[in-house]
Amino acid sequence: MDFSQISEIILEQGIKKAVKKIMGDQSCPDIIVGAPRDPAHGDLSSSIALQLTKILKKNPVQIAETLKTDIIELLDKKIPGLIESVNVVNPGFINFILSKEYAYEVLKTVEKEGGSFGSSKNKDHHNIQIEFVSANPTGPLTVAHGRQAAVGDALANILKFMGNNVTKEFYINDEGRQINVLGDSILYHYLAAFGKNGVFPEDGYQGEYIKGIALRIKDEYNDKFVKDPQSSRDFFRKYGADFLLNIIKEDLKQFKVDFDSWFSQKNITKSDIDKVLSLLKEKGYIYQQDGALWFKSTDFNDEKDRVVVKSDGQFTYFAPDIAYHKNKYERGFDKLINIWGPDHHGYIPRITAAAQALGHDHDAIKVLIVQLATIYKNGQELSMSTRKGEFISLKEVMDEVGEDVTKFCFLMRNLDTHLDFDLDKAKEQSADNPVYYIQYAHARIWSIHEKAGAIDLSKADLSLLKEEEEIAIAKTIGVFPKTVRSSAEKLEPFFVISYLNELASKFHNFYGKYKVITDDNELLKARLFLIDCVKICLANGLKLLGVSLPKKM
RNA sequence: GCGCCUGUAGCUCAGUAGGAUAGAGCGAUUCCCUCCUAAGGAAUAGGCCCCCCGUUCGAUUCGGGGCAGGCGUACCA
Repeated sequence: MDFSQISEIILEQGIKKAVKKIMGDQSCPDIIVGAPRDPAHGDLSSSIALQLTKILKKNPVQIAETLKTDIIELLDKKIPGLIESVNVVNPGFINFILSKEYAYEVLKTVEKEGGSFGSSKNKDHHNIQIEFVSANPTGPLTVAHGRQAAVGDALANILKFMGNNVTKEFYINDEGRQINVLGDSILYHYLAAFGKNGVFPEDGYQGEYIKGIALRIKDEYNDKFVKDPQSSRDFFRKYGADFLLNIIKEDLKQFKVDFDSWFSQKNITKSDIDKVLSLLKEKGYIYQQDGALWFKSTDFNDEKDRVVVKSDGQFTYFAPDIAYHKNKYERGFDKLINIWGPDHHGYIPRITAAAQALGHDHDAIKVLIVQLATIYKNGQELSMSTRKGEFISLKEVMDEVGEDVTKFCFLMRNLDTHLDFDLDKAKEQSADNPVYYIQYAHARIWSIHEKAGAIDLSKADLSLLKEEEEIAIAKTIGVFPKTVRSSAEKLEPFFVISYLNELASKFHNFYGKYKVITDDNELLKARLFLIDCVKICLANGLKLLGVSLPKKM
């Protein structure tokens, strides 16, 4: 049960009735009850009286006082005991303090629901496909992919927790120009290993790993391809792409991000593309100009129309992508989420337009842009280019600071802020890393549990929890379901992190001030019950983020 | 030129339904282990919320115009 939501709804309804009593049939603004920024102002607060001053032409404090009387009366009838007090404060806020009984109810719920606490049995759940990383198999995963992987995985967890069906998909771009360049780059190094001068492709891949792949081929096949390198190009392409895709899979495995589906570009055939183009043509969204075929994306707010078939008869990259997205909808997904890097943001109106042209709702596709992470090493910003082979791989970061820290660092900022990732700091001062703060709270709770031994908590008397800090912790736990819900709505995993930090902070504060293990056996039980709830909440939250939770540190 | 993102403490960032004295971590300065893990707690210092105009009873938040940084702007993928 989601107490935070219930209390708000009840308050909003209560206020609405009270407002109606004053206003009669006049239209009134939406009533919003939310947690005030400063917790000293109460658990929930409404500024409705301030909003009504202009309409009623009355002093806001006066209005608030009138409302207060009516609200108290209504609440007492509906949910006796939930609200401890209602206060009117200058310049006219109405503040509510939830009762201790409310806090105890929260704790009982957490203990009962355990691992599912905070989840939702949403009735109008969706069939969601979330596509992310989808890196070309032309090199190991970079830090940019890493952030996308962490975000996509966490979002998938959160959306599942909210009752949706979620499928995680990796789209494999294993054909096309990039792969040709990759194959030729490897071929060049292969020939060089035999002292032959090949042609290094323009824009070829320069990373050391390319040479490594060439040497592997040399070891496995010796000089088999030296005589006729031209007819071996396909082999080098396929070998390189397969090899690198495997590396990508291993990187993701180490990062503990798994996919439900690996979808190869090859599954989209030429006839699929032809079909979708003729479908769009029937609908009037395709026209010919300058020898090329154009998609009228301007009909759907794109800034210009886009070419789908070039004048030389070749498809642009966009054409198979339309077919791919049609394929996604055909597989029964009613909501698509794509996670891309900022270099693709110009592509959003185009793909959204295509989805709409195919008859889908504007909201049935959502593209999230995850901003880059700038890596600092030795105090210097590192430039990122897969082509030049100058990049920090995800694996490098994981090996240096660990998977959990890496994931956490990627998630701890808003998606749309550029993230600074200081390798030296994460490495050398790993103890100062924020993820440890939360993990440490969890470890401390385990430690107390161990020391206390096995105690039956089923008859714990929660009313012994009287300290301000204890009630504050319980109330904070009560906000968890709401936090996850808004995290899912806004598609921002960061909300969960920020919440967990707050809860951990409240726990550490309590830990420093009070002892759980005391001679008072009844109090011990009550406090064990409380910290058990903290533990459940931390565990549920970190699980959503895909970060592990140690019992000992 | 146009589009997207960003601009809040020395640094990295919260503040995503317009509200009350603008917050956290790191860094700095103090305290706190006879005590369930000090990877912690308590406290102090540190701010023209980039600038200007507008909407509003009220703007860090919304709108317009600037300035600065990053990215994008192909019949590339």
